[in-house]
Amino acid sequence: MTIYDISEKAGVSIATVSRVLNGACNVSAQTRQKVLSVIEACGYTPNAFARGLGLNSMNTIGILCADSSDLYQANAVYHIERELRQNNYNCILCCTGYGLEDKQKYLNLLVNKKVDSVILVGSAFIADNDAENDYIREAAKEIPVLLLNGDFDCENVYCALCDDFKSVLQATTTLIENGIEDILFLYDSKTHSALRKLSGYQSALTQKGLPLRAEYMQYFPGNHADLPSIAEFLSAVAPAVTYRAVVAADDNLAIGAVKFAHKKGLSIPNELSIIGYNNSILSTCCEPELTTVDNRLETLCHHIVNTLIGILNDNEMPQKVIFSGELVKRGTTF
Amino acid sequence: MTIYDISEKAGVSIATVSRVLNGACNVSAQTRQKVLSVIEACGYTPNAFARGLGLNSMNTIGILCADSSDLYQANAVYHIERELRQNNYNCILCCTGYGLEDKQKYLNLLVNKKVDSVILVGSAFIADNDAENDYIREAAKEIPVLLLNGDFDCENVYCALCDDFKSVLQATTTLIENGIEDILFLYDSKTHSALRKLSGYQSALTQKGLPLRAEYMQYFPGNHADLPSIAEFLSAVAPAVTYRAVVAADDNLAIGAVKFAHKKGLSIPNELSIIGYNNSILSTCCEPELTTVDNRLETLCHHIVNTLIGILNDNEMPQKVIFSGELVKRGTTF
DNA sequence: GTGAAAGCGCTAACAG
DNA sequence: CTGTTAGCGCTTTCAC
Repeated sequence: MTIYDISEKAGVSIATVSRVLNGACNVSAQTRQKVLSVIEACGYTPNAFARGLGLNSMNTIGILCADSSDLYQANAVYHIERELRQNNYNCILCCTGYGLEDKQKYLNLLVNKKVDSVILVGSAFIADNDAENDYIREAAKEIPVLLLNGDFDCENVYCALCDDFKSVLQATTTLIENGIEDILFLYDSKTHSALRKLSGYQSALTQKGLPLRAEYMQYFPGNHADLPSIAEFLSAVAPAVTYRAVVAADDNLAIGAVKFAHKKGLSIPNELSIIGYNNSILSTCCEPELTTVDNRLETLCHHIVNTLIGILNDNEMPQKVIFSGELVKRGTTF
Repeated sequence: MTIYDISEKAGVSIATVSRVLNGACNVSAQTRQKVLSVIEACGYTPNAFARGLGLNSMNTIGILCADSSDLYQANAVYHIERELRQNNYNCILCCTGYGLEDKQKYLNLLVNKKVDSVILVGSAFIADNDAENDYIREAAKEIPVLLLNGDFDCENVYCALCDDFKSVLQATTTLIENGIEDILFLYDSKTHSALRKLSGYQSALTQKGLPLRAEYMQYFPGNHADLPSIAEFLSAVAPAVTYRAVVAADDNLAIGAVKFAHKKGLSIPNELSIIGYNNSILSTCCEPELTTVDNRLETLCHHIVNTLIGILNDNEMPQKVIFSGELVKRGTTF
């Protein structure tokens, strides 16, 4: 069933059918009606590939994320997909893992698949070593590249991010102002975003005249989905460093701290205060529930899709937008 | 940059270029080399739409799920996407929500987008009222439909599922054999899968000669991502029914039960035993950690993609495969 | 308001 | 082993 069949049955040319299909105005109401009824009767739907070939677009956006089973990324994908679909775009999802080569490979793949644009989810796609960002520059020459929670200055690249520095600065400051000075910062990746959080922690201490001590900034090298192993990690570092609070770079790590406290019989928040990050579902699953930073994921997703639609409609759009996180107080802090 | 440009620069015909591109064997090593070097030099990549139009395929699989932010579905999407990509397929993700009309609409949309096949994730796509499954039958006339954890008998539909009935039967039986007779079954959806779990619970009681009591089978009508509300729900039903164990249809609900126990000061598992379902990350985030049913998600995903690849290569494949779940004992039971 | 016809870039059957 | 050519199904000028 092609446009030719329809045109024949309706007694018009294929051009007219095409016009009806695309809602062009220069078709008489009568002809339109006739064509529509034939289309309806035949249950005809246009071939998407042929359409794509002619228009050089299939209304498809690529979503790249390192690991869609990660809570943060999964939620981001969810919100982005939903918003895109509401705007009549589909999305192709591609999980790359964290290796540079794979990220490159799959970004390329999407560009070659002729997606209209790509959204890179999470800060893992931007490297500190700028040479490793060339693959993004290349892609941006072809199509708009949108970064969710990534910061990168480049033509045709647009960023939406949460101010991780400020959020952690505030969270840490809150603890200090509650009289807690020995604060452990726990992180598990060295992305730009993670390092910004670390900076926030450091600035808070410095602003309050407290010393920066390397052993109070612990990098957890394991898999943050393995919650018990985080607790074990903390147990291992415990003898060397004594602290009364943990500021974690994500909720998973914070849960690990909660588990650690349980194991050691430490009372939360009396003996140990804990602050997580992301306000994910994990933050309400433990006892007491996590105080955590809400980093506005849904807002960011909404914004980034809006930006994308704007770009695709040739509107002028801001290259970078920054939102502020918010500390959600629950049971692991005073 | 098209195949014509390449053919011209390489001094061969477009057919030859096409052959080289597709790895056909009937090209002399010399010609192939020349063509490849021109392609390389020009950085040429074939146009995917034109390819799709000719072959009527873009090596793309549609994934439909109701809610990709749900832990189970998110993990399923992750595993499926990864396996597909390893087999050189891309996937288009589409989250439908739980309404019939939207499920229909988006399945149609994917079929019209000419995906090579669709995978429906989760049991939400099959309704008990068989008339509501017609949209799947329609789709199956066009392309193979794969069901992850869905049970549906129809030509060109393939299922991979975990035996939820047996898993819950076993879990419940274990409790009874530990001397616990007052067991609450908690569920939050009425999909086929959920009802199979309910059956499993009922059979366990019946087999042990225990009575079935309606008030011991509680349907939680809220959003299972809202953990605190599950605990509240349990508090609300508590005065009417006394129980010493909860068997939950997913880990979220089980976490709700853990929270409830904390609120009431019940000791786990002494005064309240709890069994979850899915072996998700939630099962290790609480204290004590959840005893839960591992329903073999990764295995199912692996299997379903294998089946799909088989079908697409015209191999004969089994229409239905059933795996058994496994009870993972942790701290919420003896 | 409508139709004819020229692409879009590739694949594959056929001929040599 | 290589080239010619006819599609694939649609969009879009350009005439009428």
